[in-house]
Amino acid sequence: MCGSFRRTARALTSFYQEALWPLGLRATQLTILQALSRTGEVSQGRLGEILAMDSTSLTRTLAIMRRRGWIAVRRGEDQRERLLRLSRGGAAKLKRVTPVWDGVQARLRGKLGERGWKNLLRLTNQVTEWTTAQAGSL
Amino acid sequence: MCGSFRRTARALTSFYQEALWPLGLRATQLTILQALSRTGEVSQGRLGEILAMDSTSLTRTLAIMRRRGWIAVRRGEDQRERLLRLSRGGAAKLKRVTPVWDGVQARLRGKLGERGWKNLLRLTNQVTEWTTAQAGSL
DNA sequence: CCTCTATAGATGTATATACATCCAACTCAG
DNA sequence: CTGAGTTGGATGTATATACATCTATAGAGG
Repeated sequence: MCGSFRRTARALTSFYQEALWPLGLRATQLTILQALSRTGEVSQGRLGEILAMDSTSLTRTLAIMRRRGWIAVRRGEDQRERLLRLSRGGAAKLKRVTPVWDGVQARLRGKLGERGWKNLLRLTNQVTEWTTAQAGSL
Repeated sequence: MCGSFRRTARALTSFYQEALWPLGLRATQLTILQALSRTGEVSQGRLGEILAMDSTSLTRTLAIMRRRGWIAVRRGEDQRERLLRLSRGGAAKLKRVTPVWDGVQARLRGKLGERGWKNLLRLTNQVTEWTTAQAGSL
């Protein structure tokens, strides 16, 4: 199952990314833009939880995105925290990229059908939640 | 969907890998051992197709696994090809690791239930096949 | 046989991702 | 307030992964 998911993630990334390539944006980066757009300002640690990603791994990707002017960072009340939000440029980038992304997604969705699509989303999210909850419980 | 799959792949990898960590084996590497065990000797390019992975990306991982003595490589009749197979050590490693891996898998399978499990495998493979077939067709 | 083109991998470079470890800032017991 | 332990990220290091480009080998014509 793990191998199957990793394989599909690779195939799917390459499928979406083919359309995104000319826009100079990676799948991970778009995911982060989308997440920030939904949540508003969040700490790096919290963003890591949302994405089920090690928060220190985010440090590198966020550095890239900051260099490109897509996200803004400031210290929180707790001075250890980094609070992240979309910058104006990031919001613009997201707006420009979204239709392209949605177009690719629609093709896949059409292929899978509504039932399969929803099923798949539900099951993947269920797996994420459960495995995340199990972490460290051995 | 892409983000969802990538997120689940991370969560799932970390879930399986927690058990595998003491055995000094990564998820990708185990996947390769399993694939070679099923297929017998294959070329690097063919292995890439099977795993939906760029065959040149395999070069690096295979180098690591060769260093550890898990796989053996020889030239094919076509001198450009690299034919890969499990070495004796690789087969032994796979045998040792499999029960641990299966144990983790059984926990997840129990949680999802037979129906959800099969559904998920079927859907993910369907997505892999379709997106792979679409590659470059834009 | 010789050249042209196509293909299998190797290598360069960039991003993605994880764990271990480190530092700074926070918390809380005393 | 102060020292001990905790927590949020930053940094070091290793693997995973992709695309562009390069090299060597195949194969097709002439």
